[in-house]
Amino acid sequence: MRPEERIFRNCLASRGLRYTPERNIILQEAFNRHDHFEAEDLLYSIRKKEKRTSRATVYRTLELLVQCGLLQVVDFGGNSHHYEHVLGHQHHDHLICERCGRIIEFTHRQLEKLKEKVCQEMDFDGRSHTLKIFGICDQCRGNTKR
Amino acid sequence: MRPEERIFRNCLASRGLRYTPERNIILQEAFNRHDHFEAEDLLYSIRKKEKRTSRATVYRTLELLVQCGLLQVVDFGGNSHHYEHVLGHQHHDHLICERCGRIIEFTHRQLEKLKEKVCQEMDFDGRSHTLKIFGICDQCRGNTKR
DNA sequence: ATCAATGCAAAGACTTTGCATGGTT
DNA sequence: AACCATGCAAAGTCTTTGCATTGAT
Repeated sequence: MRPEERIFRNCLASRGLRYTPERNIILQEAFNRHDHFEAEDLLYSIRKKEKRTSRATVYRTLELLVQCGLLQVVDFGGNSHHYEHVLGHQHHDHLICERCGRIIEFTHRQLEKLKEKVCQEMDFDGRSHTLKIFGICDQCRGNTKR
Repeated sequence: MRPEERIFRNCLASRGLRYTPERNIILQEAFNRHDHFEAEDLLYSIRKKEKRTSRATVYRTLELLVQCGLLQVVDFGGNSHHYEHVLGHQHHDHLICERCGRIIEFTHRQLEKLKEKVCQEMDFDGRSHTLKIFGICDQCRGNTKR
């Protein structure tokens, strides 16, 4: 059993909720992709192969997956939520290419330290953070120059 | 004439657009507040006093104000856009209190340097960034302890 | 039996757009 | 005359919710 499945089962069980076939399909599909997907993307890819779910169940299950700590919401400025895996991924931040829309993940050790400092100076109990850098990615710059 | 008005007039004129009474009201109202407001907030406060505008015009004018570099959109995780002043404000980032929703602005000189470093390492042409730190603010911690 | 989950369609929140009207240049 | 701006209501997008049905314990 995949670790995300075990965690999801436990999390649901601990709250008296059930691990249904629909929830299984949504979980599998969410962990098969490795991009930053939207609810509608997921519904679409499920419908293409399994067709065993409804829009409402997708939204409801994504919410559960977030609550169980398996997914998290990331917003990139559009009008819809994007989701990404938490399980098996250390904290990271994002570069967002304004030309092609590509999203690149990165981590930087100094960022944690900087965050601590800011919080200390501002007397704020910081728990999580997101850093997004907008600009133009290497590929797009390459394409432009040619 | 307030600087934001001069800029807005110029920006509109340069594009063959007009500085109308509605646009004036929306500009004034947007620069009278100093919080992170939503389109609906602005419409509401205009309706309370002047009542000379429609929802569509507010949305359309906010878009123009962003294009003219007077406002910028900031998202804090809800489902609606928030706007903040650009003019007269240096770049800053945000602390967001998860308990009371308060938004606190801060700047930190090291952040720029860190951003440069990241971009260099990732071969990314970074143009702007946003750092958001979520947590609990001093006031809320104070309240809890008592 | 009881309680939870699903699917559907309706409702909701926020935003954009088509169009007729009215104002500028 | 040509063009822009407004207001309204309709339409659009993304998401949530009410409710009847179905399924698990």
